Amino acid sequence: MKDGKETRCENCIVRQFNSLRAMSKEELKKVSDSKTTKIVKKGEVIFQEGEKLNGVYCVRSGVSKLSKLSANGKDQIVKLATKGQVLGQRCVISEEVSNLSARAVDDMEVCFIPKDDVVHTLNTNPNFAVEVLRHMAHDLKEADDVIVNMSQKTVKQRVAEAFLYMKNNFGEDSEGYLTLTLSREDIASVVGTATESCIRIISEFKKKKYIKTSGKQIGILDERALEDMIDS
Amino acid sequence: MKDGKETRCENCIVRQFNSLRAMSKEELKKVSDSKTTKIVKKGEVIFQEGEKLNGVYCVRSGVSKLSKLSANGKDQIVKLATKGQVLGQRCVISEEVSNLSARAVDDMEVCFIPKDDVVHTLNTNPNFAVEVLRHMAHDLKEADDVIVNMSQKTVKQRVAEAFLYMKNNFGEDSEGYLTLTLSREDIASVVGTATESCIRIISEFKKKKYIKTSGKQIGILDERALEDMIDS
DNA sequence: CGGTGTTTTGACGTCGGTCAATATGTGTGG
DNA sequence: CCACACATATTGACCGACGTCAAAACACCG
Repeated sequence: MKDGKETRCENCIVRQFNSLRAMSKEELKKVSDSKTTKIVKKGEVIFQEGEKLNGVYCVRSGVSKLSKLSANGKDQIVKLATKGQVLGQRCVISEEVSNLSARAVDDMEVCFIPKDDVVHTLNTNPNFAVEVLRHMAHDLKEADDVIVNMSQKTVKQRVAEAFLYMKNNFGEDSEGYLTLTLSREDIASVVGTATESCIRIISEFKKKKYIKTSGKQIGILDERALEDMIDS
Repeated sequence: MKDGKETRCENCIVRQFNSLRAMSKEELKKVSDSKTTKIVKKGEVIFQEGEKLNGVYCVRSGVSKLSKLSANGKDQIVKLATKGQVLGQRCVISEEVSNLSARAVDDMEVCFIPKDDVVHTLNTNPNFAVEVLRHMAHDLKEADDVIVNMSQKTVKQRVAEAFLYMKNNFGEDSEGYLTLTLSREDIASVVGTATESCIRIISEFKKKKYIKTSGKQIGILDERALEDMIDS
């Protein structure tokens, strides 16, 4: 499993998207030697809230939902991670247990990189540390935006936003349906609302021809209308 | 302004609380020489959303609210920063404009540290970079919690949480009133609700003897009742 | 085919936002 | 120290958004 061109981090395209690109050739080699590649099937758990992580997970393909269980028993999806994203960095850096669960939405391929490699590189290669810092600063900014959206926007606006987000970050197929297919429950969980409320809004959008549906699939018809709706 | 024991970073107690403690003696000296101390009066702005920052602000005393304007024109307070916290790190790291505004809730004393010093140290001292990273990881975790709270908890629960947060992070005076005094509008803005809704809940808590009030001042009487309320 | 899980729709009640009126401060200058 | 203007706090009334419960329509599978 450790040979073959495409399983070497040095040659992995995915690396271009994340902080690993700031690693030196030597560091990458070391990581590549100690990493393991894992297939995660749709619905399977990568790690759980409260778990201690011994490394980070670099997503090569597929999509993962990062969620947190709230006191009332509902899952809140905090982030969707895709190709190139690194999961579990926070826990490794702050040496705490994970505050989120990661679960596969699609079939996924992820690389597990042991903690020690990451920590060692952080401590010796400032470029890498700064690169990680930059990514985390970005995440934090996004989190602030989410906080404001959650507290100030209506469910309808948030659903509209979620659809646009899905289109912009995951694209659509040749027939105009979103590439990323989430269950209604998952959509509700991203938006932070009850599944039924979410479904009702979807029907409304459909009736108004803002979107089309086909089974679970959702396609955006009138992007403009959704955008207009978002800014109150 | 650059002399006197207490204005040298090397001797500043506040430093113990933040990432500056990972700086070397030499780095600190340099920072101390180029920093400027500023008095910010209650209500004044430290920096605005959309502004480009040429450095970071280290809080020596007083409290600042970090807020973001939402599309519907309301301010959402994302974080309250106090002694030892460093403001504006994100912008400096990611070289973007600020996504938040910082305004003084109290009279404040802050030190402005030019960007170059911070960036240079980040690039050369891995200890410092990792320390900053650790702080940011912590902030991100807190942000996740806030997201879940905002989407899953009722306004009443969030108000209760806000009071406990204020007690735990800012303390109370000899008469049992919270040290940090926020206007009802600010409290509403932390909680993410309308001022009137917030006030109504405060009256309810008062009637039930969970809290007492005296002008703007709020004192917690039955901490337990508030805690119980929070977990649904 | 029945069984199980997801999507959809209906009905209903409550939470919370908005508008408006009143009270209570709080500061200003006379 | 008072009078006035202006900000903040409080309360009431109203209504729409959203969560909840329940049932029906559909799907997917063995």
